[in-house]
Amino acid sequence: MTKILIVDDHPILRMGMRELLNQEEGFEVCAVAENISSARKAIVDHSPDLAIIDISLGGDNGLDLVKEMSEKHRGVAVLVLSMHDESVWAERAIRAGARGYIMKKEAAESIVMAVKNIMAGKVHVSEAIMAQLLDKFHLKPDHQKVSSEENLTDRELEVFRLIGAGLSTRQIAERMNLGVKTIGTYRDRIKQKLHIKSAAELTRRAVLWTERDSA
Amino acid sequence: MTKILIVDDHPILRMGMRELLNQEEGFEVCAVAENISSARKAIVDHSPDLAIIDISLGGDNGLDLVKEMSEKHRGVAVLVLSMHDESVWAERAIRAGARGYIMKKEAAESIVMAVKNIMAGKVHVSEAIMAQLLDKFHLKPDHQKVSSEENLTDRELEVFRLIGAGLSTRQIAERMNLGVKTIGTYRDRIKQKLHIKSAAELTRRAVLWTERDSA
DNA sequence: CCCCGTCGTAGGTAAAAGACCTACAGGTTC
DNA sequence: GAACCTGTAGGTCTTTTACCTACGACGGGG
Repeated sequence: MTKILIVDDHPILRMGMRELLNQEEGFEVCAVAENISSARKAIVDHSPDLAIIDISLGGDNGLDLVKEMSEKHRGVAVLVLSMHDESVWAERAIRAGARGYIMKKEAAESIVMAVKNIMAGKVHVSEAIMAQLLDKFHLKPDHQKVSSEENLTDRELEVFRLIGAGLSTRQIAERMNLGVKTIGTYRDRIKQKLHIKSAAELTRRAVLWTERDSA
Repeated sequence: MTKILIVDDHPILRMGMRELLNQEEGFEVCAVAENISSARKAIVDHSPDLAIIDISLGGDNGLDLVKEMSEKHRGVAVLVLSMHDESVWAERAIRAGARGYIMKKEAAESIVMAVKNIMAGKVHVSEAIMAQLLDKFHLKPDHQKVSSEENLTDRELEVFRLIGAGLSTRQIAERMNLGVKTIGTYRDRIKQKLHIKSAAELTRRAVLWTERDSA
């Protein structure tokens, strides 16, 4: 019997998860918590095998809980459940020690699947995120160049940052004393490296990155 | 027996709601839908007494559904369920014809309470929002003209959100079934209202806003 | 040394997008 | 009923993109 702890600040969602998992053969939701402190208590009281944690707990930061778990409670596997798009959070979750990441909007079966995978010792993340992670760790052969901000060249990074600050191509060109066309080239190269297809998304990524970087 | 339709794109949440409401005496969840079109179908097939609608359905815009309901299906009361903070959305929801607004993070009892209130003919919104609405009706101090996202119109806000999600003008037009030019107009108006001068900054503001709002 | 790859820089061209205006039908407001 | 506000869109003219090509400098590997 796999004992599961659910940590989420949305009552309805907790209910849905409990329902979903209890129906499943071999799973038992042994406790639910709506914040970090009651989660801590639940862990010592019930010693679950798996904790499903929402990383955007109102107030507290779920990532901290994830980190704490993988440091202090090695035996409890963590599956992160989030309403946010994986592109932004999944990697951070895994780095914090989670064994899986799923989005709340995924189908019920995917969630059950994720739990099963994790209990079977696997790491459960989407293909895309897995690729991203492997890239970062350079475990991936020379298949494709890494898709991360870190291997932009100096100039590219500088342009990327200015885009993130909300400057237009022209303003960047002025700021850097370069031709507008040159900035265009950098933008193209950045998009290639980060696998971005449109200007709108480029700006989005840049804004997100600068924010996160400075936060 | 009060027949209830649930419209939400999160499977787990649907499950939780169903569970919660079915347990309640006198309520019956007669159908669930995950998007606008299946919601439409469910309405004619089951003629529910109440529809609980998530206004941020991935893809479609829930507010449109709310409007449609209060125009075409007067008999179906609408309770809006949202994961976003009420300050921005509640007023719009009520204006669009909803009879109540609750946030997903509210306690199970509050939700049941909201449903009961609405079925008893009342309008269910928080004190704060009620006060806000009354203010708008009575005293209208027009020096409250802050440069804030809150006074964008429904459509403008929708475009703003999609910009924040990294979509291009063209993609937004497709998504909303409108001409590219129309989206252009909305962008212009948003920029005016928020005192933004360039496209780059518009995207930046939008990305930041969507991030903050969903956190 | 020579070759090759990466960087920084930029030009060309065609297709989008942006900036700024005008318009107009329906509501709502004074 | 005149004045607004909203949603929708068309017209121009200017910038930006998207996608390619180019080319000198520099750094290693053979």
